[in-house]
Amino acid sequence: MKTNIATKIKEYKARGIKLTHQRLAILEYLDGNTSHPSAENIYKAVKRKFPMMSFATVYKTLETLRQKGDIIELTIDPLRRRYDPDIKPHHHLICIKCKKIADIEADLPIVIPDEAKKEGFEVTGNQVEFYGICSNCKSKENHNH
Amino acid sequence: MKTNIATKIKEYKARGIKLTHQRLAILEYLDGNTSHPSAENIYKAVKRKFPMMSFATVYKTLETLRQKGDIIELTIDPLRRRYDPDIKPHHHLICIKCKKIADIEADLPIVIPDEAKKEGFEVTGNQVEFYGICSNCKSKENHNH
DNA sequence: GTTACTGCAAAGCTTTTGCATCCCT
DNA sequence: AGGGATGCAAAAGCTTTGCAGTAAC
Repeated sequence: MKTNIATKIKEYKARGIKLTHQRLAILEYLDGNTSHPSAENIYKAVKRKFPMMSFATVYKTLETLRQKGDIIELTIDPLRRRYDPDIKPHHHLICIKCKKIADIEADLPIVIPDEAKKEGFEVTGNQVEFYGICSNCKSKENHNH
Repeated sequence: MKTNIATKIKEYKARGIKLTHQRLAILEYLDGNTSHPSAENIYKAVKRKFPMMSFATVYKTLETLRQKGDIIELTIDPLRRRYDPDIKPHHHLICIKCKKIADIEADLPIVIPDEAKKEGFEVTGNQVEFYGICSNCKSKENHNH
């Protein structure tokens, strides 16, 4: 869901964070984005609007946004880090064929296992990854048979 | 749980996989290992026994083992890949303070969300990450108050 | 005018690769 | 003996960092 960028700008100013064109372009690209982009995806997309944009700025901005709690870093891709502007706890469907990652917004009833309690581990959150085959890859499979 | 290395050797030979000293050392180190070691962890540990061991061999062996289905690659650490000889589906407790990762062997009752069915996504597996604070870090916290 | 951000290039890590040599089978 | 594995070093990705110049406030 897209949020109002103007609102975001006010919030940032109130927090003493400078809003440069580059940052606004990154914020705009990420706003409501459910594609779990990597730093490179973001860099390429934003460079179209701001050809002077550098990779370092992308990384530094992502780190700033992460520290502010505006985005989360996903560790679901073994090759690179991906970013998600959806900071609400949510789960993922990962296609083992095409590697596409989709969100699951549903609030799943996750049971905290006895092992955690036994070990004195205080669970504060959870994240489920569902592996499988997306409808797209499934129909491709059928074509080959 | 440790498996019989001798049995593994027979299996490997039967599959036409050469068993070098290096591979045996890696297999031995991984057998029953629940520390989710990175390639570097493995390299350092095995180098103690085989000082001639190279990093490339570690990576190549890990890739071979992964292809054979003897280990799984974990994507739960944003900084590096980690490996797990426990190929049974299982879940993880991740301490957000010390980053330690513990296994949960329990079979959790995971509900396949309606969103997956709606999208025609065929779920074949799942993996839950529980985030929180381990007992060790919790007691340290209390000391500081 | 300050302060913080940008862009560049260099460096730092992790992982992969090419190739000559070695050693399991 | 043959073929795959090893070790080295170089390269390839991804990410971070230092610093001078620049833009936001």
